[in-house]
Amino acid sequence: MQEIKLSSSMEDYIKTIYLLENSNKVARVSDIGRRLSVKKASVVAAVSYLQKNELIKHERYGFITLTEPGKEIASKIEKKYSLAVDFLINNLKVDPEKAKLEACLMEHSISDETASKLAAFIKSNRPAKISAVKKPVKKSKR
Amino acid sequence: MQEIKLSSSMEDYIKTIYLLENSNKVARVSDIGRRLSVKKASVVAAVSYLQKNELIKHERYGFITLTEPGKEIASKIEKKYSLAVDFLINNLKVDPEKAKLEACLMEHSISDETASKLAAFIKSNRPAKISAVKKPVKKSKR
DNA sequence: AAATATTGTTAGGTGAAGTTAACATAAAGG
DNA sequence: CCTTTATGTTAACTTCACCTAACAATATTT
Repeated sequence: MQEIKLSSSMEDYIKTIYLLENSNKVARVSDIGRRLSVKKASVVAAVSYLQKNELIKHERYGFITLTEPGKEIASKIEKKYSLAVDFLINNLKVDPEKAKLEACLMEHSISDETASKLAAFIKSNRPAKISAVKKPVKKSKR
Repeated sequence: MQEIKLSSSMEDYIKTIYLLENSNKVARVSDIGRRLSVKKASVVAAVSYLQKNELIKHERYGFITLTEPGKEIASKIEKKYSLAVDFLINNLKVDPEKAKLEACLMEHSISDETASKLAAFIKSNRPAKISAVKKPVKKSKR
């Protein structure tokens, strides 16, 4: 396996491509730039790096798609992000918008191992749901 | 208050100075370099930046000490680090050595607010201590 | 189809954070 | 005291991740 080590910034690019593929079917240079708030020229440089490392495919003036290894890496990062968001919101009760921003940073410092432990932790520590409207207790038949 | 926003790398420097002050009474350029595994020249650049921002005091060829604002920032970072370590080890059961390494990255992406929520969470979710040797149940006097 | 707008690329530049290498100062030992 | 060793500083260079500005290719409108 031996996945190549990406910088935070490359992780952001690959995650963004992943999200765009999953919503738009396809990722374009300017979409990526818009989402990450960077200029197209920066996207092009990143894309060329990711392509060189065979994590994406891209033909001049064409679309950008993840390769299989690229998809694997991207989905791991996405997973870390959503675990972080989940934990921050549901366990720590951080404001959802702040949680999302913070998780964007945290996603890069969570190891695969910690991610899976966090997933397990979250599952077994789900806070009890509090419904806005109290449901009447169902009476057992008698 | 309006604390200046430091990069991760500057946070590492200031935290290291804080730790050295607390163990050695004083921080020196080469100590810092050793701890962070960077060359002295890099430390000098960082020190000059932190000094410019009045977070440390440093006279040529002399010792380095944190100013009051510097101490505040440093102790917050240290606190975030140890909260992360605590959570990783005690709640997620991550291997302690790995936990420490990971917390070094995480400390930079935890907001003050989240830190205090995490502290509260940890306090109320302390896993029950499992003693290696079972203590006999203390019998109540009668 | 021509004009216009959008999108993609290239070249060249900046600042942050590191490096090496040469040199300066201070501390320690004989 | 003088020499060695450790420590601190400076200058010049590299890499990363951005940027701007000019230009090229492609899409869209009229």
